[in-house]
Amino acid sequence: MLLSTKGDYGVRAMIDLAKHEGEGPVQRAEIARRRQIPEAYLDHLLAQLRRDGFIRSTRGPAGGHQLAKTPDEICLLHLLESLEGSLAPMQCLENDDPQEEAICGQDWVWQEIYDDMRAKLASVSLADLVEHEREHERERATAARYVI
Amino acid sequence: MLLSTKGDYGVRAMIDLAKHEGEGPVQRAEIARRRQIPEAYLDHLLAQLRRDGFIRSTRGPAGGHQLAKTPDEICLLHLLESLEGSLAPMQCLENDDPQEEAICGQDWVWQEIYDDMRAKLASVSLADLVEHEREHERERATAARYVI
DNA sequence: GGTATTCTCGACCATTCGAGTCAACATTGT
DNA sequence: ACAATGTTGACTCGAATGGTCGAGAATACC
Ligand code: FES
Ligand code: FES
Repeated sequence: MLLSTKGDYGVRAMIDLAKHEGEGPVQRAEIARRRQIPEAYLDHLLAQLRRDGFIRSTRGPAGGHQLAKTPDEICLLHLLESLEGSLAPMQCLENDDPQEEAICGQDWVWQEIYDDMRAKLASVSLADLVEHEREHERERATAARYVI
Repeated sequence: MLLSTKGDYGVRAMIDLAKHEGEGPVQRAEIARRRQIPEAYLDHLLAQLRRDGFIRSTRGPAGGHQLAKTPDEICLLHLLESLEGSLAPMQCLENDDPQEEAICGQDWVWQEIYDDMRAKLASVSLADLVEHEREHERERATAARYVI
């Protein structure tokens, strides 16, 4: 498994924040409920996202979390790298730790896959994710109408 | 990390076998030495590869392991899936375990990445890996000649 | 038949990582 | 003052990783 729950949950949370942009701070509890994330665990993810400047948090009553940038300025690659640390599919690609070629001989394949993956992740913004989700909702709504 | 040492070591071993195809059985100890794999650990990987029909093994003096198919009939995808079990980058892609779309909303990105990855892995055969390695060796030999 | 060589299989083990939980504390609106 | 909310670090518990080990089985060779 390349991604742990951190990446998944963290992105879910960011999608939620993006969806409620401009409505003031969103509380931890709300995010956790809507996105099915253990509340106490979500804390750590939000902390990480704050450290890396993706969100701002305010304490006290009516406090909560909100995006620190606009959704189209945030790409999936940076988000996930913040949450997961590194997305390298193999140890040896983590930094540049080139093995003796004679010993392994498959690094090049994984380097290509890694590059493609990063490119794709970099091309998807939080705004895209929200847009996709909204579209999905519309589809479901239409389908429901047909059933009725 | 998507791949554990199993995948890496296992593929290394297969490359080694492919490189010495037609020279009779290759011993565990030789593979382990050349490819820097703990000998006792390699056992388990070879066992798995045998179970899935990639290699044949013979016991007794002058025994060892050899490919059960030609190198161009073996692709990286099948190899790694045998060694690692599943290459799904996220839990939810492991089978078809579709989450409520409203909860997560990013599955589609990873589905695309997963598909691309599998396609690429399926397109690389053991023969390709050996060819790449040989080419690398030739380059190094040429470079060495210049130094002299 | 005996012995050396090699693979085979399962049990065992240590360490790390994943996924949380919890409690104490800081901040702020009313 | 007090209640709501976020912040932090310590802690836990189970699973996965990355091995090791030893008994046994097959086989070539003398
Ligand atoms: S050491 Fe990098 S792929 Fe094997
Ligand atoms: S549940 Fe599949 S990506 Fe979040």
